[in-house]
Amino acid sequence: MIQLKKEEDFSEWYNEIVEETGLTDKRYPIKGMNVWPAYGWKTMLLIKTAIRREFDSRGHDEVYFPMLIPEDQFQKEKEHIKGFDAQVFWVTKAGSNDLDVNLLLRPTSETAMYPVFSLWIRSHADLPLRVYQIVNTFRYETKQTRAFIRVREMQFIEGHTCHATFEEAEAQIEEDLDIMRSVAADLCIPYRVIRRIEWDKFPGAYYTIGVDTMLPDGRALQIASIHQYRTNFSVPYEIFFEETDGSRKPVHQTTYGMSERMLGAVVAIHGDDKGLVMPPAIAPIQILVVPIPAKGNAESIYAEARKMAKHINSHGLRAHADERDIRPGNKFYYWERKGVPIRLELGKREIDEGFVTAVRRDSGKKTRISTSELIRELGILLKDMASSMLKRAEEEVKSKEFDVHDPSAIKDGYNRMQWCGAEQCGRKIEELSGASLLGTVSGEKCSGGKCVICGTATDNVVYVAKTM
RNA sequence: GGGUCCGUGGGGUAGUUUGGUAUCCUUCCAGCUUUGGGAGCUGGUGACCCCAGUUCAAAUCUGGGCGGACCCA
Repeated sequence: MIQLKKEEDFSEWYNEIVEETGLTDKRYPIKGMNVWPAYGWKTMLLIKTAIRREFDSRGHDEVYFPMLIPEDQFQKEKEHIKGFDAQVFWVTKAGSNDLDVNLLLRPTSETAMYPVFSLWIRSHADLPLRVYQIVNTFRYETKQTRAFIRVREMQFIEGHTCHATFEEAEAQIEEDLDIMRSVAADLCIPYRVIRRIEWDKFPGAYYTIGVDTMLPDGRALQIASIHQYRTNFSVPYEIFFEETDGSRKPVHQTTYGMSERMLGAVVAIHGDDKGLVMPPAIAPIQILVVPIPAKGNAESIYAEARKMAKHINSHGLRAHADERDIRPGNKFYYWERKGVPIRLELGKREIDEGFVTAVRRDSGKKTRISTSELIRELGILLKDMASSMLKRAEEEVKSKEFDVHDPSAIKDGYNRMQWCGAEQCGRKIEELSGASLLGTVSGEKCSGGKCVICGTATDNVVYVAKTM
């Protein structure tokens, strides 16, 4: 039973709900490494499938690289090592013998892939190279861990590309943002594309774009990141190609990372006091059929429910008939907690009159659907539900956006303020606000403004928020 | 790096000050019974983080370890 209220204590509510609903099991005895029970894993797989579809349809190829990386290979790009050094898990022994070369568990896969890219890429004809992999990565988080949001073993989707020119790499980043639009639409979550400030970019990147979403407690959560590497990695890792004129040039690279944080965002943004609310696209069960037995004909009603679920499944929707021998009301609560988008109630009344009662998880609204129109109507309901989930979430974010002039008076949410761009002033903003500079949004300027710290005239607008 | 608090069935807890039969709720299993929003009854499974010490006796006291939460730098 879910005891806590989302609005009263978001943090505790989140912790309770992810375990109560079978998304995760945190009892595994290593901090930040949790078990994925079936319901959570199915949901994560559906998120991965949605992302895979976007990559595949745009001509990216799925690959798999090993989880262990040799120490010397890891150390070629200096900024990169510095950024990850404190978070690396090491493998230093095989049996009781020390290894000649220590191995590390990938915290991300640049340094696993790039030496191989240098073998794969010989000429301009090998470009662009566009691959991705869906793997687990390891980072030794020292702060408090939290299911899906800060973990030590992470479900990670990473796209890596190599191009002949900077412009082509830039075009790739535009395509990445396209992918983001589709994925976010499946998850029904609003997001902002924010260019990270210089000292917060990914270790080794030329620049970093963060994709942030806003959680109900007013903290920003990065759910994806896109990096322009330029030739920062290709030079040390010797990924060169031969141009048409015979010259040898380093490739331009980008990466695109997404993770299980997307599931965390879905839980946090859509969940309510009754439990999860699953976006239809990633709901392991989209439609639940509950038979309502009456005296004497329980068996036949169960059979009807089973038949109905099978019929829906045959049309490509994910349906399930709950035939457990418990009372219907108990089933209602059980599946509401798990966030199933649509519940169909099927009893004697429905069967006699040729309809089903449908109940939407997001609004609780009941409708009668004629059995002959079932598949078409379910499609419409799921679509409607997805769009109203996104709309509600967007409105909530809108109520958490503020233009702020005094860094010491920030609010929970996105705080936009004017900033001259100097690191010194940026650090001061963070110090006074106790929040982080997320970065700048393309096209958002404020003419005639002054830096909130030094007063220098600037049209630059920076986003400031507390982060998870 | 410094400090505070906490480890009791699957989950949540009482008991610890003052050593002596481990409490209640929930979950789970079986049977009966019931089924249009968490039914009821009966029965059952299941726990004191680990090691050492003190003691006739340790969940309780002492020491060490492991694990977790939080605060400060």
